[in-house]
Amino acid sequence: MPRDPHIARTRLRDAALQLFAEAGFDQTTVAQIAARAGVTERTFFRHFSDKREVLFDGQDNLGKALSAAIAKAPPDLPPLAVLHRAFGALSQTFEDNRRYSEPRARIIAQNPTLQEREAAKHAALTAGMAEALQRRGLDRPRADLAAQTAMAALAYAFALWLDQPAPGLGSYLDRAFSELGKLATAAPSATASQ
Amino acid sequence: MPRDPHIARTRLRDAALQLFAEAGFDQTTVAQIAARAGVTERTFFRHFSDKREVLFDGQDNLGKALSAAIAKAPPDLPPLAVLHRAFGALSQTFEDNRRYSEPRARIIAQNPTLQEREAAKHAALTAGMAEALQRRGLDRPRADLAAQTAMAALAYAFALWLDQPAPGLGSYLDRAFSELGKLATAAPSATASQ
DNA sequence: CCCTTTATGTCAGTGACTGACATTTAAAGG
DNA sequence: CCTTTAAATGTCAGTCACTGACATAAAGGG
Repeated sequence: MPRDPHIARTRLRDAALQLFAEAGFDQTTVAQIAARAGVTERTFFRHFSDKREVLFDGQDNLGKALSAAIAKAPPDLPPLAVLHRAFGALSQTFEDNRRYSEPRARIIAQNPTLQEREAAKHAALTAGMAEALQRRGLDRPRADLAAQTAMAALAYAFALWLDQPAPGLGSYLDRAFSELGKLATAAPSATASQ
Repeated sequence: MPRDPHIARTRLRDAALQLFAEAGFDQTTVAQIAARAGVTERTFFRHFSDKREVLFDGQDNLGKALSAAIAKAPPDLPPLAVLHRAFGALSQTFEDNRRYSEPRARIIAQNPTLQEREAAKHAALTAGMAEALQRRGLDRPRADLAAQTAMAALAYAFALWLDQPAPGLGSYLDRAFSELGKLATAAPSATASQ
């Protein structure tokens, strides 16, 4: 058997984070990342499909965990409540990874193409959640709407938590979903057209 | 004064759409687009910041129109109703551009990097809407939530309308916002955490 | 010790994108 | 009608992300 790929992958991730933080994303070249990690440029692209992807490693696992949590929820729970609980179940994981989330967020905030990738990741996560909801029997349009709405609440809570970790991500989630309910019930019957 | 830049820009847009439809996005080179448009590769990049951007020309105008429509809405209207009306006000513009929206959607659906760009554009549009809502006096978190929720409804309506134009985009919008209200009111008080 | 599997190295090549500088267009001023 | 001028385009060299093909090296099993 060959050497452990996990080693190179981790070294590449760390090297990239360092260099991005030091010099910025655009000013850092893949060759530099590979050099600091002690591997070749080609190896970088074997582990990450492109230069940006190194900042989003592990997002797939998150999606799978969310789908699992959604599947495990009580069958009669309404969609938004299901997603609220699924997020809550993963909040500890988020708390544990805060050390990486913070510098990562700073780097992403400074580069449009990275924000683009993040938007895409969010969309993929949302699609996965919608699928999981459909497996519970919800029809597709409602599943999509619920997933996107819940994702908005998560992003809201996450931003507040990044800025101020004090009450914990769970509390912020509770608050976000509560706001959501108020917003929607305050909206009048939709009859405006034009 | 120099020659009209609008000519080259339009020719580039058309050439790109044709080539993308014929051979696919990845298989089409910027040099080919420029050649068919009768200009140089360099000129392409003077009009569009990158290869993908040529498919999203005019999105800025859309954002500005939305912001204007939001500003003009009655002051006491609840946030989601404001956005619903703003979408309705632009539905005719969407109807007029259906000829381009359809092939464009087919091309985007076949390429992940284009879907990424579209997700980013949606995010930018959403941010603009949130800003416009804040100018009406709404606080930022609520504005963000409302904008993202409304955007979900728009995407939902737009997809249905692309698939089947019959009742008109306005009708689909009414339906989407109506579904939204049901979803949220069906969600129980948010007390689940873990 | 050989053999197999898999990760990595090497290398050549394509194509997106940029900066610097030259050239052209079309309108305005004399 | 000619000159001037600003904006648009052309030319060219160069960097860098990313890929395919093939060679090499590191375990681990027999």
